[in-house]
Amino acid sequence: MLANPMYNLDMPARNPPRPNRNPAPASPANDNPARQARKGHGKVTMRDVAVAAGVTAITVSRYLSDPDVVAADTAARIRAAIASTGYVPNRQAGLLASGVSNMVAALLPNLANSIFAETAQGLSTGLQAAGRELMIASTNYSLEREEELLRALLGWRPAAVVVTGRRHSSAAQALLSEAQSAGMPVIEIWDHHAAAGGGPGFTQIGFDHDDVGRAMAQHLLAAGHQRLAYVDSGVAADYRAHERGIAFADFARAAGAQVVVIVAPAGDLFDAGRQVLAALVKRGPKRVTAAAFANDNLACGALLEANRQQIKVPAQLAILGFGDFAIARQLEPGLSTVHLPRLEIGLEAARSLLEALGGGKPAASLLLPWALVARASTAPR
Amino acid sequence: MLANPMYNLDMPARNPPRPNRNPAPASPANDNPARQARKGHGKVTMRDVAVAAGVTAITVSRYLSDPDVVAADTAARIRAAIASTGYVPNRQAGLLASGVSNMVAALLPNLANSIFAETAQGLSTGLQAAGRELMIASTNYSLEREEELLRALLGWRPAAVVVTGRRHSSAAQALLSEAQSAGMPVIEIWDHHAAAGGGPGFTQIGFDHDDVGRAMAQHLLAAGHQRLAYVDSGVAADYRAHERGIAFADFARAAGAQVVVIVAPAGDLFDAGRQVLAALVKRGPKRVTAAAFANDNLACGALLEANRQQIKVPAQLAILGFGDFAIARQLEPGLSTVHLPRLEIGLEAARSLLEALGGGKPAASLLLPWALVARASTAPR
DNA sequence: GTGATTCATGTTAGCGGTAACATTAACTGC
DNA sequence: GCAGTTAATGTTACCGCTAACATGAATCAC
Repeated sequence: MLANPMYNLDMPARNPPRPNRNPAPASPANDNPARQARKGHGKVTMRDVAVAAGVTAITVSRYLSDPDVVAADTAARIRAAIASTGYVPNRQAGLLASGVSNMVAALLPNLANSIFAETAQGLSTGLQAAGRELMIASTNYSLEREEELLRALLGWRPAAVVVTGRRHSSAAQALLSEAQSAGMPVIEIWDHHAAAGGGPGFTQIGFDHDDVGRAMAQHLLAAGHQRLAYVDSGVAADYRAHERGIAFADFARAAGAQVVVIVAPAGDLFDAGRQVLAALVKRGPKRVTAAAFANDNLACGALLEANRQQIKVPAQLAILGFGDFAIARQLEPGLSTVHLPRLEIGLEAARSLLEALGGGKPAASLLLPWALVARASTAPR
Repeated sequence: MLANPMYNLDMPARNPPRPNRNPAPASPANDNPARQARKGHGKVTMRDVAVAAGVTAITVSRYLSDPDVVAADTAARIRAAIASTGYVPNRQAGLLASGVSNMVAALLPNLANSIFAETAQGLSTGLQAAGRELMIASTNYSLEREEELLRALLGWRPAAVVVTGRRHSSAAQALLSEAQSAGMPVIEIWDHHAAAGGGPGFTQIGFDHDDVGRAMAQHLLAAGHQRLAYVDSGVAADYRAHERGIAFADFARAAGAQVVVIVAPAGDLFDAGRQVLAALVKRGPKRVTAAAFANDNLACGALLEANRQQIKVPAQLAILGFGDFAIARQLEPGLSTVHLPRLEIGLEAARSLLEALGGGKPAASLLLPWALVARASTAPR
């Protein structure tokens, strides 16, 4: 049933109401003058400009793609014609005719979250500098939504696609692979990790979250802690935060430490952090001495609550964040955290895809540096 | 070398790998069969799907726009053909032919700033729910950049345009007016104010910044303050923050209070707030008793610095922010501030433009509610 | 000075869809 | 039983632009 070629030959029986198809002679001729020509969409077209400048459309087209290929006086007339008509080139038509797009599609989990917002800004900045447009959509951490949106965005035939993370639905993966083999750069940001299947994979611009998780554990161990907590984000689908937690726990346990993993409640992150802190200090004898959080907002909430409850940080509880948000170094004590290349990921993704578009081959993956910033909240015991 | 006329007559030597392009009679006639047809762009087209389904392209087109208009079994075959070919409709072509876009273009000053990031998220959410795509660009508060980007985005013939604020370059204003009279909804967000020229104006979704400035002054006056400061943002082009400051100062002075206006240094906003606070307390006898800030990050910086310097808030200095960022209510004392409909502006803009697209006429402007949230940092003396 | 080359621009035929109209079989109604 | 209607699909001609090839005049080489 999938793609039945000979369909029309044996069909009639199956579909009685089916009219005869292709009544054949179709002789009525193509010179029917009665047909009403479809009118334009009411916009100034290149032809209008051409007429105003006394040339044909192709000359205007050439002028626009490279002003130097037309004679100087022709260029001047075209320039004047464009100004007087208020012409704005139709990109759809240009793309349809040439097959060359200057638009980039990006899929991010969320635009409001300060992490991805800065990446979006970096992408936007990098692309605008190259005269490219950005079409953006947020997946809300849902792989199904990602697939759906990817399909919609591919309909615009972008020059390149940027997706977040290395995990996609299998259909999305197939779409991306097909796009890449058709020459469209595909860039995965915010992750840098061997592909699951060991396949060719896409260009990755990010860092290894396992590494970060281990470094976080290492940092707390080095500060003399043996009973640790990892506080995971309430966003279940944020697999990267989850991976950091697993790497954190594995590393710490391998080193002989005890680790509890807690999932923060949903809602305001500061409040969630406060609640987690309150729960941690209530554990009494089983109390942990250090807690690592999935992001700085959770950690800040915990830190503020510790201050309020007069829990000494780091003496009674060390607190470690992730993200190095602006507030982290403003609190007292300063919040130790992981500084991330938030903006750089966007900028590098833009640079990288522009390179791939220019060079004709996929850009290399890029492992961007992050840094554990040790402040007072995790000072050694 | 570009465009060589008699090429085919003498060419062979120059470019050996070049396939013979049918040297042909070269008869001047218009039925030159030698012309090499431009090949497709290598993608699956609607025609491929049609062939696989045993119908013609128009039937596939009809199925896609409304599955019910084709016979049930035809629909099934088309569905199968789409799946087996991996067809993704080309939006450019559809738009070009029909003149109907489902894409919305948005211009925001910045995507990283938490204020606009949430608005972007709201726009994205609202549009995605209606199956529309979002093309976004950031102007970095520059009107020239806005004009430039607007021109580029209009080239994509969006269904609607969202711009930030009511001030635009005159050329941008002209482009927007023209777009609106051509039936494209134009929405200005983050502002709600009579147009300067009293002209027709665009749909505005936001609030009146003068009102907010006055309310901020009123709030501080009511708390018993007579010597006030307004701390403007370091972003010179953020005219809305500036307008709030002017309204603040005018209102307070009219009520007999003294007002100094300070411009915060550029750079990290928390640090800038700290510096401003330090400067304010150094004024000695001329010290102000209350300060209003252009945004919460500045105000939080000031509040944190006051805590560090053991300046009592609000006893020695009352602090008032703008934005109600998540951190505001977490600090001690809680930061009084102005709660803004950040997300709502995006959602309402989406709703509004969808309405305008559906109804055929511009949507009404919308004055969204904001609220001065009184916390401890401005408690009455 | 004559054929080859270059420069500037024109002509034609699409890109991949959809609007408008056309066509046919089957179904109405009386 | 036959004109009128309806349902399903087809044919044609575009949308606005650009690739490919064509053309005519000016320039060049020797």
